[in-house]
Amino acid sequence: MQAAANPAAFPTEPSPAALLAWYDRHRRRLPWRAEGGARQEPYRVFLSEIMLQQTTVVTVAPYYAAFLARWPDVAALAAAPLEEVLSAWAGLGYYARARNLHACARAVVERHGGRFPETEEALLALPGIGPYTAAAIASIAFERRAAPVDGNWERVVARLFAVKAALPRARPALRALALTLLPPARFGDFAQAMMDLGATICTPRKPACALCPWTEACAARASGAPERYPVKAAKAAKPTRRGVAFLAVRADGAVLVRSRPPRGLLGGMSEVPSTPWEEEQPAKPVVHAPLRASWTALNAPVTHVFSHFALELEVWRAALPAATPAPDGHRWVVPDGFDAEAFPSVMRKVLRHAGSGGE
DNA sequence: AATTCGTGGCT
DNA sequence: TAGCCAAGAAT
Repeated sequence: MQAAANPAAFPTEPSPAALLAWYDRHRRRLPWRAEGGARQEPYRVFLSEIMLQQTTVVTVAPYYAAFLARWPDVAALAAAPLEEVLSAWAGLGYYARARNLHACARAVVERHGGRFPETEEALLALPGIGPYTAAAIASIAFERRAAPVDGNWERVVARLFAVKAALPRARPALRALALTLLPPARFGDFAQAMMDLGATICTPRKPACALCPWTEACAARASGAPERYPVKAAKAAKPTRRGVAFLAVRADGAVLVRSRPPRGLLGGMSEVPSTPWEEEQPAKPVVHAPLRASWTALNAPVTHVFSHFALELEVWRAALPAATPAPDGHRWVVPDGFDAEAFPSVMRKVLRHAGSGGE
């Protein structure tokens, strides 16, 4: 191997400096990043990191811009009603993030006088901020020594050291290895360099090893099959749940809507009333209807895939007189009001499906 | 420790 | 197409 013949030119250990040098040339310009090596405002790091949890850069970008324009600082977000935050978050998924984002903004105002704490420990105590996000804010916003180990870090580290233990059990070991990589300074840049490396070079499939600053130090690369890392445990199968949604449409076009319970699946979000969603369709769906009406089933069910189950939702529609009052816990919403509602994607499918006359 | 919790894009 | 994947946290 050339590495053995010339260890100075082909280091066998990953050097933090090499990655930082690569980052200085190739770092991505993203809406939530400061320019020219400046520190980013903690609120912007916080907002982006919460949104980016399990969510792609492309998906987050418009939501980040909208939130920042509407709530430019943590005090503004803390002062907003939760319903408005949920409505602005609608479509982004994992809605506990929006509830916790709001709770966290209020906690920062109430407990910390409107300024984010700077240590991982204090950040970790805030709602919605876990080990990753605490380390991300500490390193990127405050230049603290911290390792925000996300999926990118895990993949890079698993490949560098050819870790054969499977995720998620291997997570503590991967974190320990990650800590050995930290540079003596530039912690924020290093954190983002690891993410950029994972996102653009050390990708899940077809990694671009020829372009990697650590290619000579990578055990997975040496094995000839870097894409086999990280090893992952098999995932559980997704069951299908079924239900019936009741689309009551008033003569003026208003649709009958309610809010879901404040926690759990789609917690606090708006929905068309429906039966419970279970693996067995309820024998008599109509007993769950929000009001007496002549229900007509649309031809095809709405299908939607959640994180841990698939849903087949039949839509039953009924026309109601304009004067029909809303039952307790329900409200009528005209189409012009849909955008202000916190409809998750599955409910937008239901409304669109019916609106296009799918019977 | 294992589950719960969304969505859209890509292969 | 059916599965895989994306800057995880809470319980």
